Amino acid sequence: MPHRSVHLIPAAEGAVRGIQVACSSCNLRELCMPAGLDDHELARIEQLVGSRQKVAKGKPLFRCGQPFGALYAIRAGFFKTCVSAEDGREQVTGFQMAGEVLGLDGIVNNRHGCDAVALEDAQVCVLPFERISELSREIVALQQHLHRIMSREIVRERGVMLLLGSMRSDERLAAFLLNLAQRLQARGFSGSELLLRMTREDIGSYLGLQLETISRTFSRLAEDGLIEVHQRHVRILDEAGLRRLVNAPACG
Amino acid sequence: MPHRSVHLIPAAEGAVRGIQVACSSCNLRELCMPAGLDDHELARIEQLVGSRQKVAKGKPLFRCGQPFGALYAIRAGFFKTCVSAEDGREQVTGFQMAGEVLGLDGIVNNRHGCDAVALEDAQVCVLPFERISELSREIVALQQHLHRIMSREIVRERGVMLLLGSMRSDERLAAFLLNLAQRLQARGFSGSELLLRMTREDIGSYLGLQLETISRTFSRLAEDGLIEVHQRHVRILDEAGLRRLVNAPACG
DNA sequence: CGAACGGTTGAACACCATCAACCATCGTGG
DNA sequence: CCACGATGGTTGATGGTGTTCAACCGTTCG
Repeated sequence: MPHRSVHLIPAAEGAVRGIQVACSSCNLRELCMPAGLDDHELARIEQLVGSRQKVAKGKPLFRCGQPFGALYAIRAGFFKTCVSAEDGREQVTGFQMAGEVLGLDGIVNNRHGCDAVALEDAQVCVLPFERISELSREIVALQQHLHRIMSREIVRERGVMLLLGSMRSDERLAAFLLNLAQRLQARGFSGSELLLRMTREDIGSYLGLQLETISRTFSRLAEDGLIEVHQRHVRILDEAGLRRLVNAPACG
Repeated sequence: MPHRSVHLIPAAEGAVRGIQVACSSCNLRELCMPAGLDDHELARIEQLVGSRQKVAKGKPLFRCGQPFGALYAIRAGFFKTCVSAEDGREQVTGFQMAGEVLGLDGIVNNRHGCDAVALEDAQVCVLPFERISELSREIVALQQHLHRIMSREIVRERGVMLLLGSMRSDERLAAFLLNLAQRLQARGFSGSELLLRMTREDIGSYLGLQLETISRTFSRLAEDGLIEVHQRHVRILDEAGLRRLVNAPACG
């Protein structure tokens, strides 16, 4: 991941004011668009964006079972995705932030396979999938980009499986914090100063633990001097220490 | 899933004898090829298969970190995929059978992101990814097929996350058995008579449990009259009972 | 202000891991 | 051919980690 700083805030401000920013001048371009396009291709790709859509905090962008028609690129805000079982228990499958893509799981069955809920007021770019398919037949870079995004999601979920299958609570939470920090840093934010957008319950569901365990584990990591916790503000004091806890996969 | 019977055995026999069966006459076609192609398109798709490759039991088809160049369609045999952490612990991320595709996780980084190991003597069709990309720019059905395969893998892993995150040992094992039975049935095999190709340890790693727990849970399900177990032979006696245990996700 | 929500902490318990012994099966080589 | 070792599988005893239930605290918002 390149270390050039990507300033997220201006775009987000533009978003809430309803200003329509073209892809070519969107500062998330490096995250959700392929690199190395000529002007003509870039112009065509801008047609990709069908519309923009606001999602209020707590509201779903889409729900499990709804017909699938588009992917969504997050312009601003924070989402969680979750699946629920018949008996009501819920599993959070991921947290997504600006520049990431929602809806990939809907392609197989033409129906969304999970709920996507905004954890704060958010805005997304609607990318009609039919249009993505057409364009990616013509623009190789876009095709490649799409393939890589999907593959990346497969690899990400694989990492979560490793976490859920073989780590203990402190390792899971450490891995979660490091992942969050890394993604925020890639977007120009501090890599050690985190503001959690989700509840302890959400984190617990994601990590396969109860909310009480999350709370206790936060306290333990804080006691050990690895982090500092004040409600949803978390400061990473000893990144190396967290990393030692996790023992990340050998070939990521 | 259509219920027409797909006879797997003849192709497998052809495979071990080294007979080259064209895609158009391969009886796995419905599983790994898009439907509704005209003759011309079908002919072009046959060029997709770069070569065929045998993998002996216990040998890797590819290893984590190796350069990625192709997807692999399983013609015969049974595979497991697994990732390993630095400290040596291993997580099985899936079991794959004939008609399924291996290697999707390699696209992002141009390196394979897991190990794929044959659990019995196997044969795969090598599909150079560059060729897939080219062809899918021309043949819409193939493009769609590729997208759906990747999306399906995302959904599958999501299901495993639900399992690992919120189910108990007997629920996990029940879900595992039902899934296996359903996939075998889709290939024309019995949906109640299973021959497990993997060890208890493999199953345990996949389900996030220890091998002893797998063994005990098998015994418990057998005591309850839900299944019958003789080593690697498992017979499902009460599918509805297993299903009741699992409480499958609401909108699969 | 009070209710609702999110978060923390304590105590008891359940489930699964761990350690250990033993058994079954299979393939190999003396 | 049988003995042998290696691998895989079962079962028991014990303990640890995380769950569950519960009380309590802090913050936010109508």
